[in-house]
Amino acid sequence: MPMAEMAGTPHRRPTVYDVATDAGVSAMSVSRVLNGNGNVSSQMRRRVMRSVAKLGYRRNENARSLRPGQRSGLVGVIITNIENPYYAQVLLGIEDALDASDRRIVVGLSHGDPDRETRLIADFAGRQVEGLVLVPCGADAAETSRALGDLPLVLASRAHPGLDADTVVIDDREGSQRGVAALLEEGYRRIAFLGNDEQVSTSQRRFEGYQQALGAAGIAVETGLVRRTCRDQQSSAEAIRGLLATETVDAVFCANNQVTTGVLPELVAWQRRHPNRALIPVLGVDGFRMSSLVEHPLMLVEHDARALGRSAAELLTNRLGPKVAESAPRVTLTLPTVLRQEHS
Amino acid sequence: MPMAEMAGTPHRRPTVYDVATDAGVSAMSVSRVLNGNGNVSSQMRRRVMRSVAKLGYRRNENARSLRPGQRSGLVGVIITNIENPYYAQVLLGIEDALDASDRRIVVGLSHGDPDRETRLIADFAGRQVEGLVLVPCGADAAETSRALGDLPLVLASRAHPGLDADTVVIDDREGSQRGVAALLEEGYRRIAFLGNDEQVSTSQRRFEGYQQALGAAGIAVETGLVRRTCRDQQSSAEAIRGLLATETVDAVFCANNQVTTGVLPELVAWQRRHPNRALIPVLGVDGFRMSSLVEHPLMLVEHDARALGRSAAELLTNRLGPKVAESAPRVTLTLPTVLRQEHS
DNA sequence: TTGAAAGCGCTAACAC
DNA sequence: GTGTTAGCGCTTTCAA
Repeated sequence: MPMAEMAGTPHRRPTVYDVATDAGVSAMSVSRVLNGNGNVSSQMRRRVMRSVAKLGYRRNENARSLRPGQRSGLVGVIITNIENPYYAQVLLGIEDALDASDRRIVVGLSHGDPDRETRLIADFAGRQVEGLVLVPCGADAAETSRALGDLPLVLASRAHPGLDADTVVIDDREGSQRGVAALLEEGYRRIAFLGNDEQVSTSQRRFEGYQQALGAAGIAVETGLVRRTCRDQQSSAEAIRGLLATETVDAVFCANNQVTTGVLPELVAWQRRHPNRALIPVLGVDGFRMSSLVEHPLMLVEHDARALGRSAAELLTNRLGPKVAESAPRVTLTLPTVLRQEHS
Repeated sequence: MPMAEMAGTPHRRPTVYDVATDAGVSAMSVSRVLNGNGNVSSQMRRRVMRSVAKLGYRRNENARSLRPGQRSGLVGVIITNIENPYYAQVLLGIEDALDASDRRIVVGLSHGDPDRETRLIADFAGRQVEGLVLVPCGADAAETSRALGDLPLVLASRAHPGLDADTVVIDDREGSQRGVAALLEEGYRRIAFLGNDEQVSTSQRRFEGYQQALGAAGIAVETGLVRRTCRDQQSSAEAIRGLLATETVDAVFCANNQVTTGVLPELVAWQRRHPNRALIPVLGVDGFRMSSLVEHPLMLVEHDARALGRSAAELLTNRLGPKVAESAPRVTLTLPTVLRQEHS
């Protein structure tokens, strides 16, 4: 049984010196054994390991990373909202990729609050994270840079023009365009857009895809059919209610899965109340669990959130590695989307 | 512009000493100003803060926590699978509660692998986390204890009999019982159980609820109707396929949302292929997004995953606080469930 | 191959 | 109110 568990022992965890004393060697030898690099006799190794096990010793990674040149093995990840399974997937991908270099993740949730985001960045920097993966929520670039200092940064899912950082995004403009074009081909004309405001770059790109598809079909964007107030499921539900009450709608384009999942129940309920109106199909960006159970016409612009997280983490570890100069040109990865007819 | 950003500056972050030199004071004064406790003249405060801003100084939390008695401000959270929105909610609750004491989260995903869980615990301990919230996945209690050392532990969602730790669980045995009883009252007799094996305590309790409800109705558990091989959506889908192929089933009890979401599409598809069979209602434990869109008879035993996370974190911060003795008796919180008819 | 000393950044304890 | 000293746990010199 490790000493630490013995009753009455005062609460001080064993240090290299405790191990050294117990093994009758120097602290330095303990360090060498534990790191596996230096030349150590196999006999020394055995003695030290025995004491390590006996005392229940564990290296203090914080003290270790105090020495210059030592890595903390910690990476900060700031996402907006983990409730959204999309970001959970991103996190999963990040974890996946970082595990390869044996780094751990400190998570922060900005909840979409730029001030909170900035505070988290500063906090993480103080905790000596080696770098940061950020899903930005619209904080001022200058403030973000200040909080970052010299921390390597990778932006995931959303770009930020003002920030000089590696970025992974999906080609949602193109995906949106293809999706809307598909609706147009099926004969739908009055296609509504439901999304977040222009600040959110993803929403903006998806709106552009919408515009371009309409433009290519010679249709002007009708402002009455555009609602850019959808911040979550709640506001999306309100938006579709308002839309259905005031406009004639042929089809609905939902710019993200929060919007889709907010809109669908409302829309389905509305159609039940108006059984002789034609079905209003939904085009959504991002998949969601159980989408296959939806009985309403639904088409999805999907992509691999996990791969996005993985790519972001890989960009970061590259940047952290010895090979890439800190000043190497920034990279932007654009991942493709897939259009899928979920239900028709 | 902070010095650190100036071109050509060698990459050493400013320390208290740099700030002290710049401000013409001692390092101790800088420390005092930054901590806000000690008596410092307002003039000193101003001078220091000016230099801090000028140099872009940020306290090194790792070095700080090296001093005895200083907290690292880090809490480890190990969950099995973040893809499951249920655990994402738990994490959200934990983050919520920890934010109040300005602590951050290091996350680890065990992916249901006990060895990995043990390694993560040891890793986190080495990183000086103050405590741990763990969703255990069945690792040996002795090994877990060894890895933990003297780290305060809170178990969330699943109990672990061998571990001496505060625990938050939900009353899923009782909830399951009520749910199954409700099915029995509606006249269903051959009710299948789909869940994980006995190792997983939640699954076990839910199975007990199933047993008790059947027992109270004078019905014996039929082993042919019990499948305890459901580890994820995939295996759950396989289980229901096998069940439908070999048994007559009146209703299905799914012991968690992975099972429910794995079973539902299969079941719905099967019923479409057998239109003259009676509808087989599903009773599931845990809610899931979009459940309201399911058109299949569905009843859910739900609870507040976020509250569970919050409670777990609160138990931990209590244990960490100065008020509670380390040896204070362990607490087990049992949160209630709600039975909800989602679709009939 | 092993050990001794020095220092990473910070702050508690003790001067003044 | 402010400064000096020492040491938290570890590892990089450098010496043996």
